[in-house]
Amino acid sequence: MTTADEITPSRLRAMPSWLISQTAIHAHRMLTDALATADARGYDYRLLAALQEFGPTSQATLGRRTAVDRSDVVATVNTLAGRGLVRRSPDPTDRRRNIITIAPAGEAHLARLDAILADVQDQLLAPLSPADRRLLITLLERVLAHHAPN
Amino acid sequence: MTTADEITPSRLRAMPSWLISQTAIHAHRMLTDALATADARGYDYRLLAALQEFGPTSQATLGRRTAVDRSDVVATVNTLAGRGLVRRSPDPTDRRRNIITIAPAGEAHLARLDAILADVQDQLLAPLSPADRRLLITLLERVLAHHAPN
DNA sequence: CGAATCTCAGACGGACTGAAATGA
DNA sequence: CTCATTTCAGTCAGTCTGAGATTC
Repeated sequence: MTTADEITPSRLRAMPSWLISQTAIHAHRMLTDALATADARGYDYRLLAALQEFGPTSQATLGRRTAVDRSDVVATVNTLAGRGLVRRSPDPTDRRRNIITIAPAGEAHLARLDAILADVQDQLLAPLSPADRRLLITLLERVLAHHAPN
Repeated sequence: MTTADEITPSRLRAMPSWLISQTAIHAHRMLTDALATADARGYDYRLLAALQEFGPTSQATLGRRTAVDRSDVVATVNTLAGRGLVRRSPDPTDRRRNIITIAPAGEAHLARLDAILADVQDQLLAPLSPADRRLLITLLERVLAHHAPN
């Protein structure tokens, strides 16, 4: 009250994991809100992007590529298929699998989401120059490569 | 299977919000696991750090400073007080408030958590040189300052 | 046989809201 | 009266585990 309540402890401020987590919270909020304006969720975008880039894929592979849990892939594909954005068909060569294919309406939807998300990235990195943005991306890629063998 | 399942779509790979979120997930896991070895949670550390840096504080202020929800502050202070790490006492000048004070045992606990978390930061940023670590921190601070008026 | 896939049901912690009680 | 604080109750979305049925 007399002193400012909102000062973050210096121990936290100085901690890289704190900075990363707080930034991720803001990014997630911006991304979720922006996607909501197009009736989409984060999972929708991830699955559609993977399907367009790699072509028809089984649900299990889809989940591995996008870091979406197998249960959530099921639920997301259900809603996407219900809206005509993807098709689900049995794999003739392996009857355990469903092959998911992106539909034309899904590609159009994905294009709209791409534009929305490009905007979010721009807002998120607004205070950084183009060179600093590249720098941040490179540093994060190096950290991530060390922890996630991709 | 013939092709690698774990390739992340390039659209995601190139997205700063994706890099930040994935890095935050790894950091959160490392931090949670490391704190668990000392019977602690993330909230415990945040509250103890704020109490030691700023001295005795009301619960509401504590929550504002550490970005912990008021409800979660109540629950966390309950467990910390139960373990003798903090004391809860009424504020004589404002009887709505509880003043939370860190106890000697709490300071000792905090010191142990500090060592654990320093280790986590080091593992997290392992692939970066000291100069690159400073760079990453500065860039994140600038992004964060723009979105969180602190 | 062991291993992978799809699916459902539910657990689980984190973030949050509403409302009541108290008192400035 | 309005506002802040503490507390409890409960919601809510996101993440993940277990188990079962099926197929390789």
